[in-house]
Amino acid sequence: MKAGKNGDSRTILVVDDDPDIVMLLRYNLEKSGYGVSIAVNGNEAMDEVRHLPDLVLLDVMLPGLDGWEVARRIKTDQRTRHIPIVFLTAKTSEVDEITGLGIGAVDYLTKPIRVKRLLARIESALRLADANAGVLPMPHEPVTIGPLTIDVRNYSVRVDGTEVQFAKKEFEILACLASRAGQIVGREELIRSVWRNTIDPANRSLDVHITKIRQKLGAYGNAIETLKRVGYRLKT
Amino acid sequence: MKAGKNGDSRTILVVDDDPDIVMLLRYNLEKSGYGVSIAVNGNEAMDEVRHLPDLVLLDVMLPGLDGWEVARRIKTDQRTRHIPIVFLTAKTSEVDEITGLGIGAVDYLTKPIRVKRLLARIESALRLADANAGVLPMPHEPVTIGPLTIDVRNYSVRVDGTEVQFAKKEFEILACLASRAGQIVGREELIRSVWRNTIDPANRSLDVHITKIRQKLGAYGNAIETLKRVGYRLKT
DNA sequence: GTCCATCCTTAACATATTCGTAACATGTTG
DNA sequence: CAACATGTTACGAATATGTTAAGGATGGAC
Repeated sequence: MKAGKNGDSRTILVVDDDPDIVMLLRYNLEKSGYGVSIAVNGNEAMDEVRHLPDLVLLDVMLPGLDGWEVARRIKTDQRTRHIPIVFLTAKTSEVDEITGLGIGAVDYLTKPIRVKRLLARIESALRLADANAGVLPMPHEPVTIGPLTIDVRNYSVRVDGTEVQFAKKEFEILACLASRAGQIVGREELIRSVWRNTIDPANRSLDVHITKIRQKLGAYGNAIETLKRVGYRLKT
Repeated sequence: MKAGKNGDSRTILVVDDDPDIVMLLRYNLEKSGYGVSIAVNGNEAMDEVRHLPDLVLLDVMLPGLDGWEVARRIKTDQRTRHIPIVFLTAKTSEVDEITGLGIGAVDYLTKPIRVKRLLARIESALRLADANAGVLPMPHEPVTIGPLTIDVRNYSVRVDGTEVQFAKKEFEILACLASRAGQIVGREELIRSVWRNTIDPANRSLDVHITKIRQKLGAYGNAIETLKRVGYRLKT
């Protein structure tokens, strides 16, 4: 059951078997600019999850697979484990301070649904997910730029199809440049991303690594442009 | 009151003041291969929790500290908050309170106890906790990678069709690598997955095991690549 | 219980690679 | 050209991993 509208907005998968709640959520989420897809039971949810929504809003009580099981499966699958899950639970008399519980990207909300609160939580969860993703520009898919293929998942670089060995730092620098291919990556920014603030920006180590990377790229070494006093750019 | 047996299986802390229920749970859990420790009231439970069980099965009605308070304390303590809690309750009226209590690591079951359901929930809760902790899932199905076949169900490894004996840790390491064949598995991640955070990341035991595994793989020992400062990768 | 085999960890040493620094070279900007 | 930023090369300390041996722990057999 699809209901996305999308442009480049975020898609939220709503999993609930109560039609009233589904309509309520859909209406409000779409009004807020999210794409929405719907599943009314656990199995449908698993189908929809394959389309990689940006977030899952998940009722605990479900016919068939229950919410726990759906969550478990999402978190166990390499391809979907990064997707933040916000649980919806039945009405409760008391919720204190379980906020410490939110392991990873999991949050929860209690019914009845307060729309404003819901939207705030969703936004917060998405931001957190973004921030986690930004720790290292980690496109889960391999990135191909001309003759270059960079796969963060296995730390591999291929030039014209042949794998070239990159040391860790070299690889991370190249991955940072690749994550913004065609754009300038500031020197400071690069250093911050790779060394995590543990090194002073005047350090020459970056230059040395850049040289090594260019060597390893062989004929394509000049794909990394220097912009003096600014940074580097990986040509597309 | 201790009742654990083998050192490697998961340990479950059972907290209930009814001897019949305790015996029933202990029998069935041990039969399923879990280690079991017992507490008959809230204070004993807090003592036992210090030994870091993998899961707590917690009756709501307890003499002394009640189940809510025990759960609250477990979830408030940095060292124990990751431990999943499964509540046992007789009254359905309490169910609402439980669901509001905390998500991610908490589940509940109503009495009378259905053993099969109980075991399923426990397994589900443990897996979810693992996923949240970043532990790699072991493949249920036999996995074949080139000349290698790895079957988790009977802990068997076959190389070119002939079975090779692997010790438990060796096997688990190989299985983790196989679960992400072709991809890099971070050293830390590997250690987390196999030792479940009971070992410090600087430990050299992993290296020793890797050597042994390579030996046992014979001609295919080099299928396990080392990426210095990153991790290992099983070539496909 | 004792004995024995196996598994796991630790220790110690060997080897390999990475990464940062220094030093000098080159190029660019004003 | 002066000042500065970056390119390049070489070297070595720090670090990571490979490898082997030894001892502790565990569990089974008797």
